[in-house]
Amino acid sequence: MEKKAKQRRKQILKAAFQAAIEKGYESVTLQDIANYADVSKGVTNYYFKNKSDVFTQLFEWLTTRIHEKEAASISEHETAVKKLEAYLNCVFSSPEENKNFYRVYLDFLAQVKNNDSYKEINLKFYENCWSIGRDIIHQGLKEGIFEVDDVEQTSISIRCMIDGSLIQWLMRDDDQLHEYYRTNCFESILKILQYKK
Amino acid sequence: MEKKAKQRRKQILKAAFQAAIEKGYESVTLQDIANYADVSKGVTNYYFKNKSDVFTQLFEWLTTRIHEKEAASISEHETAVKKLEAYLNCVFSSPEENKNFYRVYLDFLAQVKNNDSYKEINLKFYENCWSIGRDIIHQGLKEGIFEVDDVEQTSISIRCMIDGSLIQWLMRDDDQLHEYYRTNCFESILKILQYKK
DNA sequence: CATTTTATACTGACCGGTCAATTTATTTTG
DNA sequence: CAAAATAAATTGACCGGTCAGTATAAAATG
Repeated sequence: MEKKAKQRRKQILKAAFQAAIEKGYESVTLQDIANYADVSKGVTNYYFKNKSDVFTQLFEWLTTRIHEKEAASISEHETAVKKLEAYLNCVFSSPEENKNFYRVYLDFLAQVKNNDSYKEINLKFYENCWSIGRDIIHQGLKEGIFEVDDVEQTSISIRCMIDGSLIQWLMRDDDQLHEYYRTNCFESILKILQYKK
Repeated sequence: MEKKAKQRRKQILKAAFQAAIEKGYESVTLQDIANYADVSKGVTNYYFKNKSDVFTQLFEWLTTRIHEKEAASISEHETAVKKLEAYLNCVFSSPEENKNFYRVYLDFLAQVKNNDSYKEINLKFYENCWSIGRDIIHQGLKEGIFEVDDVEQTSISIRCMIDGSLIQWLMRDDDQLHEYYRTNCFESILKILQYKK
């Protein structure tokens, strides 16, 4: 009963995500969500307060899932450079998966200014990102391979570099450049960390 | 005659910009544009093919204007570091002006995936940005203060850093952080350029 | 059979674009 | 140069269509 409801909710969230990928956030209708979820139109309003409630929960779900994935991947490695590499391999997963997540994420970002819930969710996501950055920096400092004045500031810079790279790659919309932007991002971050072998 | 038409078009573009600042790209209606321009609803369709034509021209106008401003500001300085500083002072002008332009710009970016004209306009904008980066790098190399392997790649990284910083600042929506993100961006770029006094 | 869940039909609000009518500007003409 | 004719610009009512949300009916569940 309760379990089935949870399942339905996830099914609808996934449908909303798929619809957003293919139609773009703003033009997704309740009918689209129903179609992608293979249910009738009324169902969405039965399980969610309204459309914006669906998207708020979708945004939260997506950012949480991404962070968990990244954190898990990083914890599998020991050295700072390996961790950073794992981080970027998550962020730049595959061109397809990447495009899907990041296009929708960008749609959400564009809405942050009109929606305080989105703002809050994104801030939480940022904090998670910065935390990953900090961990990598601390590890590198312990290894004596990074030279960093201000850990907080540098972890912010890392995320700036990542977001900027992803957006630029996305806007150029060329799968071939995916690898290029990943390594470029990697090398630039190493310079920001003043990495020396 | 022809001049008056041009004036009207600009008036409508400005109104559309103002409407987008305050209401967000997607929710701007023809009526909004008319209200902000202080004309009646039919006027926009008289001077533009349709609504999307208005926004395409607005996007082009905004990005061109920004680049001209930046290029002009940079050419006023001689040394690489001064040029970079001038560049970032343009990019991070004032919190208010910044927010207005960049919020609307972000709206456009989110639409790029659905609109090839936007994609093309943004690519042109990127090329202008990279060109500014290249100029600064070449100047710094001539001065012997930067250490850069690949000029192209580095100019791309500079723009990544700038876009990432602006977006993160925008999302945190705290005017006090404006200065912080500017200097952080500046220092990170200097590290990417491996600047040494 | 009562409660929960799903399907369908409906409503009212809103929006982009059109267009006939009107106003304003420009040109022609006697 | 003034009146008439023409062209350009502006207005706002209106139409077709879409969509979120609701109401109601039907079906499934237990």
